[in-house]
Amino acid sequence: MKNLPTIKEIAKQLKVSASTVSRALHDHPSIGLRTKNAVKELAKQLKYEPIQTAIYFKERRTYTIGVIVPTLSEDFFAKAVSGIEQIAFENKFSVFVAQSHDSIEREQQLLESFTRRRIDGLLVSISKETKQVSHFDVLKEYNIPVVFFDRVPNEQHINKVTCDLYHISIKLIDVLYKLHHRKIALLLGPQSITANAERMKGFINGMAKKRLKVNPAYIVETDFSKEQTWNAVSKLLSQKQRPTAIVVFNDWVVLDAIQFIKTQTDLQLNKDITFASYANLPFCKYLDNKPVVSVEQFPFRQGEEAARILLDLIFNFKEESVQESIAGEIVFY
Amino acid sequence: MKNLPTIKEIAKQLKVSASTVSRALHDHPSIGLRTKNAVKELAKQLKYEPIQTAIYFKERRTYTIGVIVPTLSEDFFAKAVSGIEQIAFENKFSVFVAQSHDSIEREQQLLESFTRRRIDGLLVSISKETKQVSHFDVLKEYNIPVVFFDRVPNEQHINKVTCDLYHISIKLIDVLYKLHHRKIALLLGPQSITANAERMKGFINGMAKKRLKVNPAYIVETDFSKEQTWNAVSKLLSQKQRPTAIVVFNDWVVLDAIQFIKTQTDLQLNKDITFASYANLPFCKYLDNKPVVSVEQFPFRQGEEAARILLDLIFNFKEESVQESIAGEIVFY
DNA sequence: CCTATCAACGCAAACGATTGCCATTATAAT
DNA sequence: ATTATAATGGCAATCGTTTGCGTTGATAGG
Repeated sequence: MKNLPTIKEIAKQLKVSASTVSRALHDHPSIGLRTKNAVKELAKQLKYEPIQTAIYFKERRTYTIGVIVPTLSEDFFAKAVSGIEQIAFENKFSVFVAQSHDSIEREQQLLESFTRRRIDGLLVSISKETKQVSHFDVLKEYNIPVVFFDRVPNEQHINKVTCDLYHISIKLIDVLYKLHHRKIALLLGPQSITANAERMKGFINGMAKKRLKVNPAYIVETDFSKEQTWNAVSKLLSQKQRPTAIVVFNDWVVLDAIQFIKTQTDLQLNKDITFASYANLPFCKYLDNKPVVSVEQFPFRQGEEAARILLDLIFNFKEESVQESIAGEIVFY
Repeated sequence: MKNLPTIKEIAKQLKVSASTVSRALHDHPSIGLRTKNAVKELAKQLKYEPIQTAIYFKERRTYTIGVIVPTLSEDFFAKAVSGIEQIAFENKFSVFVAQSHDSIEREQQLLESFTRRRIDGLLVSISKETKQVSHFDVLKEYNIPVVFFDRVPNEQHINKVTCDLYHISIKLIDVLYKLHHRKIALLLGPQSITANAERMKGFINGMAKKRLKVNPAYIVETDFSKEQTWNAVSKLLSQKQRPTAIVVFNDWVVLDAIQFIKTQTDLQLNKDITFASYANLPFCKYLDNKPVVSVEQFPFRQGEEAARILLDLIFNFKEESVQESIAGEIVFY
């Protein structure tokens, strides 16, 4: 097997020293033109590329960031990673991606792996299982900054980017109110998700602002399974005072909810019962009985923003934590 | 700023040599128990993690693979990367992801970046612009194996994993035939995509096997824009002999096609005109007027398989090229 | 008391690239 | 011819880790 292209290899073939080769490639003034050209030509011929890992020792930077998301199969996270990669690329950084699959154990293993690779910074959407974030402390020993996004832990002194679900939820109620809805119900996801509380707080406050009473029986939950969603919707519709609108955790849940209405009831969608939801998945506009409104959370933009903040932390080491939120947007279908 | 945890740091604090620390951490027999315990304890306390980049010099492996896809925003590629990451994780490899955004120039930049990082192997779905793959030759100089998947170049001596669209397309015609369709049209994507030809060959052969004539005017194209898709469908429907079924490039195109039928014509979906397509996107089952059948291409499985092949190439360097194809599957809605 | 044996650990080189400092030329000025 | 000076490029150290080999000190056998 032939020798790999290295500075030493070039040096050997040209019978000069490695330092000369290095300087020639960097256009250092103390290298003669003939030598410089010879080096550059051979470098091109051998397709020489400097090895980043050796450069790390000098610069103390790997120009690498890590990303941990629960899964890449979910459109939201894939788009967020897409935004992250875009910003990273523009800044000549490479991106390690990994999936926690909502397992805290795997999250820990990934943290160890990334630490060994001395990433310059980390972006995380935490797993459902993750209630506390002490396992992220390893990173502090290595001065590796972390920015949480979307699924963020409920702590104070951390960097995070989220969608401001609280205010947009209030606005969502406002929109439904203007569409003459008064009896509004809420279909939440599992309690462990922080964003759940945001939605609920916004819902309650939004209702209060319109002087609408919040019926506790109007707030139900699902673990995202079709069964629980169907149950939850069924429970809502069996109230004496049937709600006219239901705010649903996200578009996937709303799909099951709509299917329930269509197959299990005689209710007319968008007449007897109206859905609003979060996510704005790209196919929604193709649905026949779509939710009236949805909250766009801009995953791509969230990814971009989180990456920008991280790069800022990497280059200008600060102590204070950055907590930014992207404004959501109401989308009418 | 405090010192980073390194072997040297541990050695200094314990007043032993770096080699002793290294051996202690690796349970080398020639290290005394007291020393060993002291080292291990301090290592834990400092949260020491060996740095991969230094280990590279010894092992000549980065335990890293690179992935280049056109975009992560597309469900198919996101799922493929998900499968890749899964296999990589199981084998203690990390994954660099990057998007070419269908630009050959960016593809080249990414190749250079990955080469500098000395990835152990590369997985690629090439950009639409990529007609020839000579820019991948850099990798050969560094003995970095490449496996192409899904969007593969049209060459012989390369490793690739694709979905066998040829045979499944024949089967698709068979299915439509059994549903009593005789006048079947084909709506393709842009010619530059290799998978396009596969679909067409399968279509033509499938029709031949049923002794159906292939009307050249029945084969149209779109660049995936809504306008071109609408035009193409419109053109098909304006034939004297209107087709009763249209095989469409993928589910996204079919969405626009269906919308065209619903908004621009009086035709009854799945009665006057029936769609078949490729992809099996997860939301299709929620559509009211869905295509009857779709070809599932198993992106996750393709990613897994490509990653497995790549790891095999990394560990058992072979010269012959591996060309595998995953069987597609017809999904009835 | 001398030497063989062995446990326990240090030294130094290597991996690839960079860089301050020094050494060797060649050229020009005197 | 001699010296000054610029042009050119080599030496060695550094980064963190591993590993062959050598060294130290102690214990035991003779």
